[in-house]
Amino acid sequence: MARHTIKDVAREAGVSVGSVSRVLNGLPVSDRLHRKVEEACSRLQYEPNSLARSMRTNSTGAVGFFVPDVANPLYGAIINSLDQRLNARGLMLLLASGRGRKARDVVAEFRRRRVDGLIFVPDSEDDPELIRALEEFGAPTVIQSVEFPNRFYGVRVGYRDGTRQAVDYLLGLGHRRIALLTPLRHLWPGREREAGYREAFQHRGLEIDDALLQPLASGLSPLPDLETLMTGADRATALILPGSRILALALRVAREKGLNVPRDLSIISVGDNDWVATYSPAITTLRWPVETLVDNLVELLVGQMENRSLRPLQVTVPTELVLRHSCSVPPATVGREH
Amino acid sequence: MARHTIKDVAREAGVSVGSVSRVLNGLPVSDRLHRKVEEACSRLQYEPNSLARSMRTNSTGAVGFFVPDVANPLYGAIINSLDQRLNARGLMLLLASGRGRKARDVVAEFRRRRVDGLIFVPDSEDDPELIRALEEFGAPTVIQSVEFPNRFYGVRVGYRDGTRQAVDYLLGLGHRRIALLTPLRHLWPGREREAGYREAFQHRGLEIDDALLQPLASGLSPLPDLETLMTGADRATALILPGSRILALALRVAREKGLNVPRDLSIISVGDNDWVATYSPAITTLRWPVETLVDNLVELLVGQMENRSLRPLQVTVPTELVLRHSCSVPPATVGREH
DNA sequence: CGGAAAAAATGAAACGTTACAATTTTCACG
DNA sequence: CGTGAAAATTGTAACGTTTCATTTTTTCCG
Repeated sequence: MARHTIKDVAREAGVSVGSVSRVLNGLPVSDRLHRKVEEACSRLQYEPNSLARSMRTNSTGAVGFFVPDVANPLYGAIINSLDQRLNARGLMLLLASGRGRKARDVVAEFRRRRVDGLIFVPDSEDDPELIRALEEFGAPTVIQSVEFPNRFYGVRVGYRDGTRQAVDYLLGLGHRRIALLTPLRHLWPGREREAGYREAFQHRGLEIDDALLQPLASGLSPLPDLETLMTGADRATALILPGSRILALALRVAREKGLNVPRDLSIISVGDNDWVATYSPAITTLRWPVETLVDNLVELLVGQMENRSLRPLQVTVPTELVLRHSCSVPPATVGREH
Repeated sequence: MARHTIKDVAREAGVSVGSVSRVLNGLPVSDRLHRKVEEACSRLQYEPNSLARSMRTNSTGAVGFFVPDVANPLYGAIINSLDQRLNARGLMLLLASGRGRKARDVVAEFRRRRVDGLIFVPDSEDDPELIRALEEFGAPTVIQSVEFPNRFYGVRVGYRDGTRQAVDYLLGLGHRRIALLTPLRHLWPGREREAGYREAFQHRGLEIDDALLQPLASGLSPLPDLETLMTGADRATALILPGSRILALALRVAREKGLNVPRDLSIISVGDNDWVATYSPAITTLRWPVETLVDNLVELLVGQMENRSLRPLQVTVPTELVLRHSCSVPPATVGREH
């Protein structure tokens, strides 16, 4: 029951503490020493104390990962993949989540705990305190998805191209009144999506109705927005939705209002999963490139940790449009006038 | 940029190291000392090193949490709630996930990192190595959901009563051919569900067709099972499904086979979320009591940590049947003969 | 077999804290 | 103003490792 230390092992094996340490760390020693130490260790059920080790070596073998919301299945997939990849390199993932000031607190906590690296998915890009905290973090850091000051290493999702592609697909079907819902339009993803939207229209020389670039009402209750968008006089014939949760909401509203998807309303959502594939009709989605994303996050992080010289500071990974059955040509009565 | 230590602070403030420590830990000191130290700290931007502190005090302020799969939205909700509650007590959540041998590795890793407590959701109850590892863990431990040797503290979900309630509801609607799908029937949840099923039938003096207590084929590919169950000669008129993923699959199969839910097939799923509420028809589910569950987990854990004398070693929290629109009376042609 | 070189093992000084016995300062009171 | 007790502060020994300069042992060769 007692917890043994390296000293106990040394005594048990009849060798010096330093020698035990060498064996434990795989440094070259004689076979005899090696054997003696191994035996003593297993006899005492010795478990090295990583705290002491970390303190001495200044490295914890831990990487902090912060996401705004663990329950978001999109992050779930990323967490899994990241965890596996870091384990393969002998690193442990320390996960934390939250919004607002929790983000800052987490950075401080990770710092105190001396993680060797940090991967950060911010929920806001205009929190100067957060930016400062990250700047002074002092260990390799990778930011995902938000436009931070460009001295940070970062991986971004190709929202702009993805959205352009999605919009272009809808335009090709004949839609003109395409609503782009995106929460928190001041954040980078929102701005990028909007830019992609505009590019698609401009490329075809079409005019844009800014009313269709609805920001979601601060993320709290998008319901009123949705109803207006779907049933108002100037209604949209197609919706691009930023995630599963709002998609669920939109589908519910559509059902309540008697709108058939895709006949009366075409829908594209962001983030692919079992549900959207199963729903009737199966939902056309913009898929996040989870594996590529994680590859790049890890690459950029361990690159810094081994201070290799990394080529680009920022990487953008492309999304993929998964065509299913939630889009069709627009209903004849609406949206042809533009 | 340099990282300062408590010594630097002491020098800067012109006091002793011990005094700085006292201030940092909120022990009683004179106002003058307090002020001097505070100032020195902020001047140097001092951050205490939790590693050193943990090593000295033998406590890390971290609690390990292991789940088989982070991407499972059910666990997402639990993680969020647990994280908040632990933070409120000044503890940090260390999350890890995986299946099979990863579970054992994680226990060892948490042990080396000297977490102050462990909450564990096992993916298997018959792995003797895992049980041994948990027994020898050496810090307060709470097991969720699996029947482990009864010397562990544990919180269990009331699968038996919940399933009985669900089955009884279906029996009340007139169903007799009710299929209970549950992965890994040898695990506690599976056994408990089955027991609840049997209780409901027996209570009404009805006979049970064991073929309807299908275990899912080792979780890998439940498709064949589902198709037989839904379209075979002896088909089931109602399905109880263990989670969203299989629910999605079942709904897809139903659609492909032209079965209307709930007219041709009634469905109850386990685990409530936005999607099942949004699906058309909205799915009747057995809701996990996430908040109560987490309350109990935390209570049992900190109870041990503060070695209070805890009344019960095991707690069972009840599920709740959320009635929606995926169940109706069975089709007239089937299942009346029993 | 002797001795130098190479190899192996040792021992003690860190790492940044806390805790506690020892010391100094403060204060009230005769 | 001196005294003693109480209060405040100090200095140092841990905590369990790693690291590295020394010391000891082994090996090789003339």
